[in-house]
Amino acid sequence: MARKTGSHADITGPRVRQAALKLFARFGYAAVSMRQIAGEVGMQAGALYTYTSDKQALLFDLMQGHMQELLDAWQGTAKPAGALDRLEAFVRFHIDHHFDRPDAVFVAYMELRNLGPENFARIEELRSDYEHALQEIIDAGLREGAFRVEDAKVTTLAVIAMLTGVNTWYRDGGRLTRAEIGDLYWQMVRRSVVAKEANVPAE
Amino acid sequence: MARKTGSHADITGPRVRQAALKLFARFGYAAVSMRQIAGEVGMQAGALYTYTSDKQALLFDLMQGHMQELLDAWQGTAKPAGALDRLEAFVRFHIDHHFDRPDAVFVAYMELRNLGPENFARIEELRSDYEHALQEIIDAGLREGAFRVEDAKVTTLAVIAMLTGVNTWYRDGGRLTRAEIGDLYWQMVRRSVVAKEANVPAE
DNA sequence: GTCTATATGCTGATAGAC
DNA sequence: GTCTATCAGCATATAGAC
Repeated sequence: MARKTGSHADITGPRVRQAALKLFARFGYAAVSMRQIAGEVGMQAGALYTYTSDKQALLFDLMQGHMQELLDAWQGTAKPAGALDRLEAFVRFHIDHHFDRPDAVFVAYMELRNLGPENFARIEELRSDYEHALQEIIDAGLREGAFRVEDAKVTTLAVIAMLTGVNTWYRDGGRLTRAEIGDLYWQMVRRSVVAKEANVPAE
Repeated sequence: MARKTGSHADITGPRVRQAALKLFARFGYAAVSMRQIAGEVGMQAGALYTYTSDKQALLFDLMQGHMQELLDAWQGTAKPAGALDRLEAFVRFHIDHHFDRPDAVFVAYMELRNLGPENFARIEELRSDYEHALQEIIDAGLREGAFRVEDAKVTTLAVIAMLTGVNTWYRDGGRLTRAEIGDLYWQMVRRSVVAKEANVPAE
């Protein structure tokens, strides 16, 4: 705290993004003004342009950062050998990761239509990469004979939609713990793709 | 066509709502101006206020109309006696109904945060009624011993999230027919809630 | 029922002082 | 790096002519 002004770029930039994320999630990108974001940080609107070229870039950076973090986090997760175990790892990873960033998940999902064409294409590419990670697990399970799935692509999208849905209702301090919710979703996913009940160990 | 002006209230009102629905779905409520809506209908912005008290009421009417139509349509659907058959009826009804109204589904889902507190509460009430319809089927299946479900509430929300997800990827003329997609989702739902494989007839 | 005209206020973004 | 001041434009909603 040697200086009272200047050289706060390292922390002010993240604070701007954090404020924008919070407000975009709450009220929507189009409904939030640059003045609101500045007010949330405690600065004037003009100063925001030191940290972002414009409002659109702010949204894109948030969404791209979220998707990249999601992909990196999954890549950094231990992958068991069998497809069934790998599917379980994916389900639990997805739910835990989404529990921890409800605002980013919400914005990445709801504000796609507010991206320019190029930015939209980039985010869709990252989203497709993530879906592909799940589909590869399902394909592997089919090759192993562990899964019984009629359409791997539809199953992939259905599972992700189901899992991401937890964020619409989960609140901290609710009836169920995170671990319990993870167990419930994993059971539903497992039963819908596993080939035979005999393959499923008792819980 | 006896008159060139006047007495078109019966058709102009619906046209305004249809234009608003289309634009809200495409660009979002906050990003769409009354001028845009008027332009889509082919009138001036001021004339819209003959059909709606303000922009918020236009959004609320669309969302309430959608939710009410959804509930009425489900109530008007034949209900088989057994819980398993009733669940199948629900799954196929939900997918078919949502296929036919992608814009309304999208708006009812994405624009909740743009409703005022009272309007929001009303829409949430209708949504809760719909979720309850599914939960009653799951509860019945548990009583009959046909289902194996650890948490009826979470299962209800998970199934609805999974089913509603079709609208994010389905496009007319795609790889799969609507009937095929209905079959795929019904298999996934059935396997995740049914008590024993023995209860499931071969397809 | 629809038009034109208008009120009142907010928008994103920039310029230049400090 | 942040401020104040400002530009040019668009927002919702209303008033009154036809």
